Amino acid sequence: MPNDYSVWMTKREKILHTTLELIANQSIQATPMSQIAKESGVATGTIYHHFASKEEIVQQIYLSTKQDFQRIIQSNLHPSQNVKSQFISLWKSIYEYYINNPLAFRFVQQVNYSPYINETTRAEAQQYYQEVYQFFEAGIKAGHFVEMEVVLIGELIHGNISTLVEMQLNNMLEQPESQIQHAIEFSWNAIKV
Amino acid sequence: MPNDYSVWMTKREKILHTTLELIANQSIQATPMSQIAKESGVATGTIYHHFASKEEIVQQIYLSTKQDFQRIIQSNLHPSQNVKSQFISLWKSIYEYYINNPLAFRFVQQVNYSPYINETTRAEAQQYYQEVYQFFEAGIKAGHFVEMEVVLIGELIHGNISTLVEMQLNNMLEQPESQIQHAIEFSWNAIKV
Amino acid sequence: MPNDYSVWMTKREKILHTTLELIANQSIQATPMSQIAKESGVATGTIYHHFASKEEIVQQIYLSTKQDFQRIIQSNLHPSQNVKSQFISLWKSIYEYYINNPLAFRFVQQVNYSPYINETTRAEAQQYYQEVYQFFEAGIKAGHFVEMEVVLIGELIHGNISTLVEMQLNNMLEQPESQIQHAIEFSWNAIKV
Amino acid sequence: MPNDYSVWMTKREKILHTTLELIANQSIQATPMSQIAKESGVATGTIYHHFASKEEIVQQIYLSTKQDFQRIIQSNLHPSQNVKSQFISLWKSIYEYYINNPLAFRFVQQVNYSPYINETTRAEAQQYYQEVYQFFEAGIKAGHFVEMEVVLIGELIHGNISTLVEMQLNNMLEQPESQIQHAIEFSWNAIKV
DNA sequence: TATGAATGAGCATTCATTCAT
DNA sequence: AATGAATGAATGCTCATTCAT
Repeated sequence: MPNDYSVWMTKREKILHTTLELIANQSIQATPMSQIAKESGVATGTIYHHFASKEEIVQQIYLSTKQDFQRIIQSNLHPSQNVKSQFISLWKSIYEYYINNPLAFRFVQQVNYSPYINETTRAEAQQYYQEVYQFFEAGIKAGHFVEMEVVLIGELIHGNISTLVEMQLNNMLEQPESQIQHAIEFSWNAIKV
Repeated sequence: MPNDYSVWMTKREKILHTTLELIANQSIQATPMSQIAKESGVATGTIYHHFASKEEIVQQIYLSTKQDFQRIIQSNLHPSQNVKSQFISLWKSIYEYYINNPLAFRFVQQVNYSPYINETTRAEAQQYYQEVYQFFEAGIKAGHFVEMEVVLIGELIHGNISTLVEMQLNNMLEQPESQIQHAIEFSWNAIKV
Repeated sequence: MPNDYSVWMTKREKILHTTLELIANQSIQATPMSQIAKESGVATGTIYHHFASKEEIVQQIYLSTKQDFQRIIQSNLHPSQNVKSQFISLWKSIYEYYINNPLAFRFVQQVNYSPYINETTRAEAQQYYQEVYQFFEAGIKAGHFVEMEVVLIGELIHGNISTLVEMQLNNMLEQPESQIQHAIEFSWNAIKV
Repeated sequence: MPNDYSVWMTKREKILHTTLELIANQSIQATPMSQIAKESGVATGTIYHHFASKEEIVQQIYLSTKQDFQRIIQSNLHPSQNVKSQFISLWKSIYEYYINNPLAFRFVQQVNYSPYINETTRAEAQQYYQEVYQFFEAGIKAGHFVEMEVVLIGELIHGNISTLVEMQLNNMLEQPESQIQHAIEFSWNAIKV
């Protein structure tokens, strides 16, 4: 059945929206084009009028999710604040983006290392992390953070956040607020000098 | 073509072995029963003689991988040593298990949150972590570790290790030895008091 | 991409021209309306403004090809010349028409006995052969040709020419000029008294 | 509905038989695998158990038709007879093979220059004609036939036969026996010295 | 135990045609 | 006259599973 906001969207948008939802909830392989069509309120042929293949839909969603992600990061790095505040603000904003966009989180987790995302697309997405790396680079030079490869720091911290999101979405956190604080401390202690 | 050690294994073992290999290298969905049969040197019907379904094969592999995992942990917790040594030994042994068994690592990553592993199976696997939780519990009580829920610690540390393995398997580590040391320090600093 | 002479043609002509080209080179079934539209520089809807269906386009091309064919025949029957000269001139002119219009040749070969050409259309096209039949009729009466049903003669001779064209277009003729002479002799000997 | 002799054939044979029938009567493109399955009394999957693709079925039929053809030729070249008798016997036997196997005739006509038959398959089929070429070669050397490339003779004579078969199958021959005699004379006169 | 032929629902994609603008 | 978004039935093919031997 076509979903609620459908009246406001173009068919192209409806297809993207529906596909994100379906893939996030039931995996790519369990999401046939016929279901995307039905739930988008569109004929199968119409999908192929807008996208060359299932793969292309997935890539489009992937890239626009990464763009959203970058926007979050950019608006949460405030160089005027002290380093710890910036770090916490960054950590929380990424966490909250994922929690508020669980579909995007599950979608990216699922699709990230799948053959649906080719090297080119993945590389295109990588550029969005540059600013975070610069933040860590500066922090190390200023003596705030331990000396470590910034990509390594980035992956480890991002892994911490993902762990928390995964636990939260799987209802493994009994007092979320408290445990999030603990996790932030975990990350901060891990890299602070 | 049937793989090398096939002479030594029962058909049941061949099927499990081949399936692990195929799923790790090419994903569950890209691994049809017909291919499992062919590469196991077995007829399709034979597979169904030993296993009720594709799902059951996956579950069997999942559980035996988790058992291997537990064996590693058990043989690497030496209460006589000091806490940091134990922690590092544990961290490294898990890391090395994954690096030496990349098929198992990829398999578990892929299958972990898929519909192939139902709640019952997942719960069954959880018991294998009890000893690690006890290690952290004791460490917190003795004032070595920060006060945090042990499951949270467990997931975060395990996440750190997985991040490193993932990077290593994707050739993202230029000087692996040095970066592994950094990552261990990262994990230790994150929880030490 | 729209083809070269497109500036000089009406959209209707462009569609016919493009369709002939595409069908000759890649078969009817491999020629979707969408491709005809694209290569004609026209919208799909526009095609249906000019033609009722794909079938109608094919029929139009078929009939106009047959008309061209008749024009060739008419201008190559010169009753003043002796019979053998006329025969050779006719044979060569048909051969050359096909060689110079390989698209038309391939198109007709392909479409001739297909369901795209119905009985009515085929009958309509038959009329164009009347003059050739009259030529053979007269030749038989004058004792130049063996006594045979003229339609049979017509089909056999036309078959000879088509065989040569087919061989030429498939590069099966090493010294074309010489072999064409042989083929003409073949046809002439076959019917001369 | 499954056809009549189905009880006597293996599924593989039924599929080949049905496909020949369908393609001969309605063209390859108008013959979906689903129809082949239904009329063979077999599931679609079963077809793919025996053949890799639609193309492979077509190729198998093509090759076995060509083999039948060769068998006919071999059993109708009797070097002890005089040349004209041999020629007529050959001509008639090919003609009769086509008339008695109209499905094979239509099938080959349709498939011969289609992309379903690749160069390799076509070349494989060519070898079957060697004996005919030898017959013409010998006839030329002995002064019975005009000097012409044997492949050219072969194609032209075969074209004559095909023309007759085509006319017969399309009910264009009013007194078939008489016209066949005429056509044989046509072919003989065309090459005799 | 073991085999592998057989099944048929399901999938991604195509394409002639329609129709609102 | 012209456009091109939209349609949906149809296609070739896949694959987990069954079952007679």
